[in-house]
Amino acid sequence: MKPKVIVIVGPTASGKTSLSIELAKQTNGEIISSDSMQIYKDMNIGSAKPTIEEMQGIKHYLIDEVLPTERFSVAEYKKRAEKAIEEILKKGKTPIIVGGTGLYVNSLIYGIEYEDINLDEKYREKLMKKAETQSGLEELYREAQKIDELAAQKISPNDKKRIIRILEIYHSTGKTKTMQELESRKNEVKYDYKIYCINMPRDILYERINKRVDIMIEQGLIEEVKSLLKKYPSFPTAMQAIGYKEIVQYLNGSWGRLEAIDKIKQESRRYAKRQITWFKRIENIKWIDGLDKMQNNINIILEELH
RNA sequence: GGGUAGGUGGUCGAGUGGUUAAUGGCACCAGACUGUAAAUCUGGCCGUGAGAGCGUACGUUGGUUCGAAUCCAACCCUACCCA
Repeated sequence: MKPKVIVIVGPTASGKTSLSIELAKQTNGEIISSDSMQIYKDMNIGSAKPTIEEMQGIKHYLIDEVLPTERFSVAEYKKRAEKAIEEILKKGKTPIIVGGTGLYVNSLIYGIEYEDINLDEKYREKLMKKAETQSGLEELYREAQKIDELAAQKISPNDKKRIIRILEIYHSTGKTKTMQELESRKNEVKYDYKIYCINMPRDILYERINKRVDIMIEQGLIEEVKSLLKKYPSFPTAMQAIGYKEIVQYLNGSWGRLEAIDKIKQESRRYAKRQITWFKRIENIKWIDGLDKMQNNINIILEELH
């Protein structure tokens, strides 16, 4: 029998953190984050990272793992997360995956294998530059079609990142994306994932998001961004984070303070919507009501654990 | 009180007699998603209908015209300037 692993997902501000910590306490569990931004050091307030007090002594993995100057990836995430799962299981404890990054969650629950390849940054830059013009992008798309007709068909001719990816994979492995994806799903999934998504009516969720952004500002998000900018020279991916990029706009004078704050709220709401769309597609996912009493939800999860 | 500019769909903003339910952007809704993913991309978006269509819409009322968001008149409102 495969070991059970609990997975808690849900849109931002749905209450994943508090539920998961309480759950960990009741199941002798430890938490593995599946959040693409909480993994970065020094990005605390804006990524809604749990504080030491909030953690209540529950061990958390994959939080504060990498510097904002580093480039992170799903492949790297998958590797580290599985290592953490093993470590927790070895202790006889329950692994609990918690986070809102659907891509990262999928890498685990579908057991996707990523081969070891290095990113050719120069090549990517070259492609990115070319993709800046409409004609350049069209040309890249045509190249992608030649290499991997099927993969190109599935994406839009405007989808820069995915067009580049098709070319990149071929460039560094000689394989097509389609081929690589087929190989990535060969192995059987090693764990028995029990997946739950916290949800609630959209309007209530949006209110919670708005309120949380205000709290982040009160807690000093602006200061946090300032010191980040001072401390690190570059941010290959970390500055994509909602709440950070907007404050940067404010600090460099492009936006007013209120404008930036409203933008953070709006982007967060839109993000939550995309997250929900993602989670709807996960088969075997169980939806739990974020407005219900926490203990009721925990009981639902506990029941399935035995 | 006088002058000027203007009032367009949830919002911003094009459109100045017919091919206009009305370009765009944004919001919103729905969707996609395998190495940057809090990223990137796609579709829908007045109502009704499966659809052709029908109904209702460009401040209000009335007029000109075969035909008006577009022209005219009066009125209401907004912004700025003068008093």
